[in-house]
Amino acid sequence: MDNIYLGIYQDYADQIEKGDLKPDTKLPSENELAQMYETSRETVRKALNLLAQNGYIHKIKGKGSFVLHVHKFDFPVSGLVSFKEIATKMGLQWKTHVLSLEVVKPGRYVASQLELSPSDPVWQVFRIREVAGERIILDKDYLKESVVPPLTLSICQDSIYEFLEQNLDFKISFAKKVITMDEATTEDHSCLDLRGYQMVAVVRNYVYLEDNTLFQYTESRHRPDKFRFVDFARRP
Amino acid sequence: MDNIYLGIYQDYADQIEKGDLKPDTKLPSENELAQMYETSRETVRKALNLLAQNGYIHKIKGKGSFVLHVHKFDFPVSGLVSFKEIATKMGLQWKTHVLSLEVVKPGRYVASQLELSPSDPVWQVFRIREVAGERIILDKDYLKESVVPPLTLSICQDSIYEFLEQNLDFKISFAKKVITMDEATTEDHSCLDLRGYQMVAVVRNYVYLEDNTLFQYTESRHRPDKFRFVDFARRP
DNA sequence: CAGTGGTCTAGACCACTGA
DNA sequence: CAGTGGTCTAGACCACTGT
Repeated sequence: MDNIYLGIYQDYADQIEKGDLKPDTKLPSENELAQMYETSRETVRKALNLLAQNGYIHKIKGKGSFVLHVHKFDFPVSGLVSFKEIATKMGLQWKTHVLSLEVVKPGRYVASQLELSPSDPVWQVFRIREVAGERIILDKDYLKESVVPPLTLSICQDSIYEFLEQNLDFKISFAKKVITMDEATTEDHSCLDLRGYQMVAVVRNYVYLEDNTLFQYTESRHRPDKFRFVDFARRP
Repeated sequence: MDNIYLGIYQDYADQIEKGDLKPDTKLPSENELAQMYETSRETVRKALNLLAQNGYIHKIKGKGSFVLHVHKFDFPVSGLVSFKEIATKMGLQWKTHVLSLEVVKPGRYVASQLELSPSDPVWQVFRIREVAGERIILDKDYLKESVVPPLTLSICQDSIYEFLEQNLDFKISFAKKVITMDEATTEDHSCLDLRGYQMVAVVRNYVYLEDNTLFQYTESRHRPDKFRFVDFARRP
């Protein structure tokens, strides 16, 4: 393992996700962990603080660190995760239909969202996510053409994120999500099985690379009864 | 200031929120900050990492730390904030109507949400939030009676959080939010100015104290066109 | 009281950036 | 090359919990 503290973090995150460590279990103390991993206490603390931030454990001064019962089956959860990650983790039957995949000049709205001039081309990918036989989500992705290598149908059918991060070495550093409830468009009605719903849950996702450049804007349009978003927050 | 690193964090968070530090401004290097604050570099790093986590700055190895243009006027934002905090920060005209304030035995649903037996009493507070003359949000709070001191109307009219945290010394450590879109109930229709909308955005909020006990469950029901939730996420 | 986590220090080496 | 942030160490003192 490269990073010691990331190694410790992964060890415990995995054990908690798998259920090997039950909620309310007390973790070894920081000094014990430092000895176990033959490292310093500050390094152990980095790992434990990461676990605490992500909702795996809770630390109490004078007592110790304890496994939380909060994190369990709560996906999709706040953060940077692709549809494939979520669907797979939840064990869903899913399918992706690529509606279109092309390089276009962005409309005024998309250009402004990506902070581009309307003459800069973007990759435009429209996809429908089908879960249990129903078309639930309409994903409209826009990626800066100047940054992204040529995309293919098979990439989009799988996961664009996975392709960019693993095959190429894209370093995605952070993202901003804005969640609203919008009236369904005619496009929504024709692309999704809306079952009479007149509204959709919209997640607008702005993704940034490590050098602080915005490179992707995504609009995810969900059928309302299938939408669910979980946020875990800690006091500063 | 008690904590050095929290002091540094506040200094820069304030400057960025006020706009004294413009986006893309380069912060002093960690070594410079350590000298400026007469502390060690690790302490400075704690402050900068907090700023980065909360979306104020972005750090690039070999280059430095830079102010982000992401955080600005994006409330309500992910995290632990009360309605009063949000409304005040956004400069809104707001009013709170307390519909009811009583100690009751919880129904089966609320009892299960609070992990209580149905015989344990809870404080039940129903409030309507009015913004710009329209009733936009219906807040249904349930607090464990065994934990919370007597509540009064004037407390509920202001902010329960503020009262618990400042006047008493309640230490709120973390919270889990679940956001969904639900069909509007007859209660929603009678309490809110729904303008014909048939759905509401529902935020279910589970609040925990420092000893890891759940003490509050809140259901916030928003008129869809006035609902907006922002999430900022960083890669692990 | 001994044990816990929270903060802090003064060093060290590394990988990365820009000139 | 010097400067940056990322990781790590081996100590230290504190505030808090339980016994």
